Amino acid sequence: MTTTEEKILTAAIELMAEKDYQAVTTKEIAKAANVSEMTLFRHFGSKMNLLEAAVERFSIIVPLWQTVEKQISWNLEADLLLIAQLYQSLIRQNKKAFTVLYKESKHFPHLKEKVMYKNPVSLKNHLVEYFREMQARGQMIDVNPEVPAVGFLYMNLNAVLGINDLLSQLDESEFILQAVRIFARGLKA
Amino acid sequence: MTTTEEKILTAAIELMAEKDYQAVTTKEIAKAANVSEMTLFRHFGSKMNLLEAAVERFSIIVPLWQTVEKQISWNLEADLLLIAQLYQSLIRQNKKAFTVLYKESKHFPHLKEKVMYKNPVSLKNHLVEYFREMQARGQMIDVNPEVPAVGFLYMNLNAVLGINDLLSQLDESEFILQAVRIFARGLKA
DNA sequence: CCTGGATGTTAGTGAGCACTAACTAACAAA
DNA sequence: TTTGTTAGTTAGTGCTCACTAACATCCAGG
Repeated sequence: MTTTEEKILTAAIELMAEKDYQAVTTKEIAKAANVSEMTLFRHFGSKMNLLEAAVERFSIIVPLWQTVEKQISWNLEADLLLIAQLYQSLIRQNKKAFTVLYKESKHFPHLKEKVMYKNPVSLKNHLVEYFREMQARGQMIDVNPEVPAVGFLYMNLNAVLGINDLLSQLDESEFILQAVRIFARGLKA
Repeated sequence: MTTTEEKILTAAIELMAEKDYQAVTTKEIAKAANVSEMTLFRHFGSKMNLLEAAVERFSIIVPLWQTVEKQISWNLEADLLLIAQLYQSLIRQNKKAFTVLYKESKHFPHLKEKVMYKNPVSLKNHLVEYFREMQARGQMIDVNPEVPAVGFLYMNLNAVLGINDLLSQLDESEFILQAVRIFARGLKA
């Protein structure tokens, strides 16, 4: 029991993730949503509006750190693994919106700000704080905590969005596990 | 003293990196290249041809590992730093072509293969070999060498191409230096 | 049964785009 | 001078696309 609007939004984000803004046509979206083109315009007014709504609809912003804080153990490897898993599942949920935004950020400046910027940046800040605390506890080597924070986020981001062909035989969850291990080992005091 | 063709190719890749395939118009490219639109078609026949030529023109494939082999020291941190620096400068050179290919890989399948795939994959394979050798020498912990290889490449890739805003205050070369240090520390036996 | 709101259908408009044709201008080699 | 090459200009063709107008249909609630 999906509403008409939902059907259209879903079709739109799907096609946008595949092609680019200009390449996707309203006719195409309507067809994919099993809806007449008119309906689409009646609901969203313009192609631009529709695509903006679609990206917004599928951009999930989660207060990820709240979950982290509840389960934090102040053990580097365990905590990093937790964060990596939560973050990657978040990215996976947002994958299509991310892909679209990455390609078409010019078209949706304020959405880019909201989804691609705020989300990872606030996570980065929390990570930096966490690393600082770990350093204070003498559990982590002395580095500018921004470096591991950014490096860690990059690795996770690419593990989901990146040129997956590179990973090839590697199982994704296995990759996280081992990568986190190496990371934690490199940071441990 | 750049030839007409060079001027066109440069303008083309520049605009393609900003917008997407459909959004860039031949008129626009011609104007940016200070050339009449006709000239563009006379040289390249079609928009598709032109953009393909542009991406190819600015896709530099370097036998990076030859340089690495000459300077290899079998010291994890030093070697990784060398590789990171070489790889990042390669990415930086290819940045525009990479950006275009990432967005428009559908349009240039064989170029994607050539630039985005072969290059990093061959590098990955060399890295895996290198790690294996280091393990054999007892200088590295026992992990599936694919994991650090892929993770390392991901980090470098994003350090150049990624959401740069994240790095913000961080100096790029400083970031490499420290990140490599952490990585090497995590792998050292 | 009637009415209103959501959807479908059809036909079309106007704009922008890739690409072409036909002709001209500049210039350099023979 | 002649000729070939390279580029510019202008005008235009045909297509696709976002978007609209006008009308038809379906169906639920009163």
